[in-house]
Amino acid sequence: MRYEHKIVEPKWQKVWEEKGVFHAEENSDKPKFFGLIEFPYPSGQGLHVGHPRPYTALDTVSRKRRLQGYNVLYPIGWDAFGLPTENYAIKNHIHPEIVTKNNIARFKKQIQSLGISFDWSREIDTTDPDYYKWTQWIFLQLFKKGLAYKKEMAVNWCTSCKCVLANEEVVNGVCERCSSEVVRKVKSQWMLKITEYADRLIDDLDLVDFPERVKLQQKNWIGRSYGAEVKFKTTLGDELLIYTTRADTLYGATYMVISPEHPVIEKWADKIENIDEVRQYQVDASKKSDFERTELAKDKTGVKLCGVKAINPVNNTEIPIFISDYVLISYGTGAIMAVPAHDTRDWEFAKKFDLPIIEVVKGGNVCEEAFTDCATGIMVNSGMLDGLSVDEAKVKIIDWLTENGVGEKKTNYKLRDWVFSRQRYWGEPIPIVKCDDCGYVAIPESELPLKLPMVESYEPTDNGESPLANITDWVETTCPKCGKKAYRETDTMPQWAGSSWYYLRYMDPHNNESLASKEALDYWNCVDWYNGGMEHTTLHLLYSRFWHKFLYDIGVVPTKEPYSKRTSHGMILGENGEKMSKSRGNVVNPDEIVDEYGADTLRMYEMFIGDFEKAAPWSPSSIKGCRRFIERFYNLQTIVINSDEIRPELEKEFHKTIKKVSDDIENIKFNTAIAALMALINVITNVGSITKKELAVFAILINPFAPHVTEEIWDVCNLGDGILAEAKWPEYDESKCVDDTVEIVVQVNGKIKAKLVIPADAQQDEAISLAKADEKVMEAISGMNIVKEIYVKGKLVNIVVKP
RNA sequence: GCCGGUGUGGUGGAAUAGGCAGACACAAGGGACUUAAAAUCCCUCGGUCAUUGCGACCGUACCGGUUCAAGUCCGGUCACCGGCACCA
Repeated sequence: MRYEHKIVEPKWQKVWEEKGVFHAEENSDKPKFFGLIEFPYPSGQGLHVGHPRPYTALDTVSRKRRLQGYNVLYPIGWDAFGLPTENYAIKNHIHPEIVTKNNIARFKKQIQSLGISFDWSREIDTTDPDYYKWTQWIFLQLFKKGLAYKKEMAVNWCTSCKCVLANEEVVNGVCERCSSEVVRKVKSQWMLKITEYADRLIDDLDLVDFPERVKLQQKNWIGRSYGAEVKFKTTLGDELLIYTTRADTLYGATYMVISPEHPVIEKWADKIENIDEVRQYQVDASKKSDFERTELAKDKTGVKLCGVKAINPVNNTEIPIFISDYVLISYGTGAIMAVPAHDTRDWEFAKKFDLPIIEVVKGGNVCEEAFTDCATGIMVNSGMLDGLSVDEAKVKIIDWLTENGVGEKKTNYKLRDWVFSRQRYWGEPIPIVKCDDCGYVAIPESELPLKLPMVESYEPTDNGESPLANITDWVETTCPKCGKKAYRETDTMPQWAGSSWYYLRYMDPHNNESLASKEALDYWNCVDWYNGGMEHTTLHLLYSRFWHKFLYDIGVVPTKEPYSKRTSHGMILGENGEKMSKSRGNVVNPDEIVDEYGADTLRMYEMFIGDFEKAAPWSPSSIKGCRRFIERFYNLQTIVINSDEIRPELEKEFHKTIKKVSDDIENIKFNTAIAALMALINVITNVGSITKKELAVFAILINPFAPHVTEEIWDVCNLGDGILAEAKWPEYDESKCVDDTVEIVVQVNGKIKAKLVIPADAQQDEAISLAKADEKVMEAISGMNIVKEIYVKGKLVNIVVKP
């Protein structure tokens, strides 16, 4: 009997939709579960088979939760602002709004064919003014609290397109589209002070259940380090402030390096003897990204500033000053003291420029390489620090620096403030007005949403302003404060803005008074389980934690953290093991799979394909195994016997499977959960029959993975009114999951000699004497001295012997 | 370069907290059924050697270590993947 997926699946999808069975309840006394997947960017390419992996995974969890009696919120929406849509619009002269609408319609149809239990009544779209009204509102709150500010920042500037490029659009220093030279150009940008939250973003990781690798990556990204700022006088009078985590090595500083962008260079311009050479170096450095500058670290470059020296405060030694691009203006003070004996990059630079290397921590061979081990070294050649350990020296030197007013303790972060401006059209307008008298002024909240105006062309302007800059009657306005003529901000927000708070909107998506009602925020509290890609760990995940903490501080949300649990899925790769992409021609469209095998097979295969957390290549033949399983399950209806009990001979098998599937779903081990279900069907097939009760339990276990076929069999076998309406996730009895006897392995000196079936609760003496009674074992130990006997309950006996 | 991760049969993968490596599938080969094919069912399936049968040795990227016992822990090497702040 064939499972006619093309008839059965749409039938049940229609039933679910008509009954609204997946709508989260408003006023429920059930426990709540809020499951979240990263909402998709509706690209022009449509869905590929990678998309359904996380959707199906949390659908499985959500469906299981419903069967366990939870009020489940499992929503979806569209993260629809963004560069590709805008570029497509420019190229094809179609308004991005229309492109977005079409893409969303296509995505929605595709996702709906998979039978994911999303609550479509709560669908959101970041480009909808009723949504971005609240994105703008949050920005205004940040602005009012002083967390949004303007700063001069370098951007990528294509000299030919005359527009700002995303880093991704810059390939090997040239524009991806026109291959012209890309330079760094300074622009005034809106910034958000995420650094103000750096400590809390690290410390509050203790409150959440995230994978350790995610926590580590976020901590390293924030990069908190404890060190000191030290003032160096110079021979030109001005002081230079450096940051170091190794103040203990101050006596080993033999030169100083400042970033090519350091402002002191301009100040000294007429006193630097080789200023032309310095200027040329600055120009060269401006063409490189931070990434390139640190990547090319192997071959150090730099220029010595002739005519000025720095004075080391601990011993008044004069040391040369260099500019070099391995020092970044964005980290610390943009200036470092170089201690070649104890820092790898400084060591390489010193070798290249033939600078002295003074050992101040004993323990390595500084002629050969930098000695960077802090744990074992003892201070030498360091005056007052001699004989101390590195840790002792750090404390003592910072005390000394503080007492003498030449330095102080300082905590630093690698994390930089968030560049929030984009010179683009397809984003949320920044709701700020610039007035000559009042400066930057927030527009009144009553005027939100500040809608994106219609424009003729979405191309950025010649001078790098956003396309909005050309709409004079939109730009020119009046100052909300003084009423005089003022100008609107024409930059828009980055795509991260809308995705930084979207999970809150799902709680109350149609609210016009606030981003969500207090009741909804209190009831849904925070996301219980958020699944997303590892690639979002340091940007989206961190940005949204930042916004949530801010909203907590101003009393909008009741929790410190937005997501209590986070998991990550691996990518689905193309058949050739490479990332799926249009250009590689290895994209698999789920529509074709649904058409040929059905949604249940696709879902089952997505979950069976491998370890959920790891990447896995798509295999067009492996999917057949999942179709066969569905088919075999469907055909159980031909061997049903009318009984409402689980037969004793199958009881243990059922309890074990219930336990395995229940645990594995919670532990994101979907592949082994399905393997257990396949093993159970093999047992049932061998038995040759299945009772109604057994079939019902089996169907409920499979339902979260394959909801259509299980509904169908529930219906055709008259198991009840419907799985969703009445079924409950089955309980298991721990005592029925363990066997009375176990097979153990008997080793002699670690080599397997025999396998024995013994009582599961056998004690050591009993197990060992049973083992020794085995013929092979006897042979192996005869004439030998027994050195040790090991018994691991339920696993093995190992007898260690010597001649 | 820096940060995080991964590496197991022909393939995807499994192996709870150091205890039988290869569960569950896919592919392949053989057989049954069939006029035939598809579908379905049964058998074999890490390598080498050996064999009528019993078996023996090797094997989890590579090199080394800890341990009665290592895919799992430790040190080092190599390869690949993700991120590096304006792709999302």
